[in-house]
Amino acid sequence: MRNLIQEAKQQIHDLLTKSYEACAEAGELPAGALLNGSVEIPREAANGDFAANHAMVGARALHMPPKLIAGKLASHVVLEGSWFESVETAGPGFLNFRLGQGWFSDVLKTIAAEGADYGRGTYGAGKKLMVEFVSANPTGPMHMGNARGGVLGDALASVLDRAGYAVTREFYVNDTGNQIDKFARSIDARYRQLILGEQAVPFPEDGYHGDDIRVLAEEYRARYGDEPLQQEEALRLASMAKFGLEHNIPKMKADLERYGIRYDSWFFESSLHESGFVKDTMQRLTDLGYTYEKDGALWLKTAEILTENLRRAGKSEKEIEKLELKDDVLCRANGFYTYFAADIAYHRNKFEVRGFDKVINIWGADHHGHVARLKGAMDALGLDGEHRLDIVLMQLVKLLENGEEVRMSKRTGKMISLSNLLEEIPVDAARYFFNSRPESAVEFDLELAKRQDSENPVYYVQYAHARICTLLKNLASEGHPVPGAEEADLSCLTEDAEKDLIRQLAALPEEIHQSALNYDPSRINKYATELASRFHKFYTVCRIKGAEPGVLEARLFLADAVRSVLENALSIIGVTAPEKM
RNA sequence: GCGCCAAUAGCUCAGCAGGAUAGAGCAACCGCCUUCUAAGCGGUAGGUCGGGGGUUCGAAUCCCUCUUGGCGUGCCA
Repeated sequence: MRNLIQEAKQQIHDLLTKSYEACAEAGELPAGALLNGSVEIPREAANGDFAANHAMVGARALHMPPKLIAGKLASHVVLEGSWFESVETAGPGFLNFRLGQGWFSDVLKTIAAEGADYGRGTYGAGKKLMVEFVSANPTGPMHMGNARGGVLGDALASVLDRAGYAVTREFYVNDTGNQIDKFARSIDARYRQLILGEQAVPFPEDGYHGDDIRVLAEEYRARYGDEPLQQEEALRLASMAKFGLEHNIPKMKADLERYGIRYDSWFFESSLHESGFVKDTMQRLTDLGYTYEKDGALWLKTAEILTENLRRAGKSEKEIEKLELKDDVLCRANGFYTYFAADIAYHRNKFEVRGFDKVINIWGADHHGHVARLKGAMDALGLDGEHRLDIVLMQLVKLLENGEEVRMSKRTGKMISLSNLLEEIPVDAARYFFNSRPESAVEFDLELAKRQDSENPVYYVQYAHARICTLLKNLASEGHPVPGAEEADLSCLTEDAEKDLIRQLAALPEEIHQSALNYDPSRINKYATELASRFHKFYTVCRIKGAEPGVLEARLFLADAVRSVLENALSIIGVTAPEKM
């Protein structure tokens, strides 16, 4: 799909290269030097549509002042046959290009022709890519961090999909291990309390205190009665874990779907243990010489692996020393594998068994200590974790209540869950709000969010879409349907408000590309807001109804393009595009 | 101690693979609906881009250093 901004920039490069050759031929500039530089969109409209800094960059190599070079380049540029109508030198040596009307028409025609595919790119080259996100413990309700991770992961997956990757969304279910044991013991304690009385049964010190555990205990009792009390504890705990997971996992799926998030796959940690893949992976590491036994446990030589990587990256021995790298336990003295061991097997599975070229995980910032060693373990397995595994760390959500921070904890049960959140505020508002730069922490004030109804910027964007839909509908009913690309004379769109709007329409492919490149889908929020803003300005300044026929048709065509692109951008971030508000 | 992330308007944040005079929303003030949705538009006011060095034609952006805050540094996950 076309990217008219990139194409225009490329055209400038080509024009300047040709101009330089002409200058050299005329003896005005030294021949043979390579002309480098970048083309940017200036902040100030007065500086043209594009600014090239080739003259400044080339000043040193050519041993001439930038302004002089710029002047010579400008005088030899041949604009005929290009999109540009003028070029001039400015400031310290910029070459400012101004677009002719043809480019603006081409943008609109491209959007009309490509429809929902507008903005798609080939950057990902069809490579298989997985985004794993949320992967919340199935031991209780999802919290605000999961709410943010869900939005970022889903939006990132969409962006990467449009950037040309073959994307899979995955939820990793930690359905085994310590916290599941704790989960079962918590349900069990509540269950026995129901039968024997609160006082008779102590609640585990590190158990889950949330009310959801009490509810599970009640439901368990309703299903199985008091019989299980007589069973062997291990048997009862296993049955409770199973019961709890069978309730919680579908609940998580339902909550996420309500949130507009649908996964391609739900991968169970237990399957890795059951198939022997964890054991096999540990054996592989051992065969490769990366493990050793100490104090009855199996250890990974993390320090050695990472030291090797750091040396290759050019770090000094002193710097490496300071990091105090430590080894990690893979299999405990009691015979159980650690979470880390399972995680290594899990990621090996992603690459080796399922053949993903690239894997991206969205993790809370509190897991960042885990990043280097998991990548290192992949390196040890020969899977190139350094380049194929990327971890996006998102800073945590700080929950505010009346301006005061509320500490959330699953252990004490004090938290606001994703389902609570969605009861309080609309999905669109939540999705828009949480789609912010992953590396900055967000403050979430529930009281404020509830009040946000008409203040939230998401409505500003949606309103623009609704406005257009109503407009198009009304005009169609008055005998002015949106014209076809060939019928409309798009050269009528010469107002500043119209051109600014078209420039923003042209930017979507580049925004998608940048979002994918930086793993930052929040750019799409800003893009959509800016597009809405430029539309609202256009709407205020340029009337459609009652305009002279040619202008009316062209503006209808423009409005329809904005509608299409707004819908497109909103769909990336999982926000609906209402036809009326 | 060491490591990762952050610090920009009164508040929430954009801008960060260096570019020309640092932007938006909220809050404040002043305007704009007899014609397409005022959930909108225009304007006024608001800044030592945390401090200090450096790199160069040019730094909020890159490097170093200091300060402050968050997170991490488990045979937890």
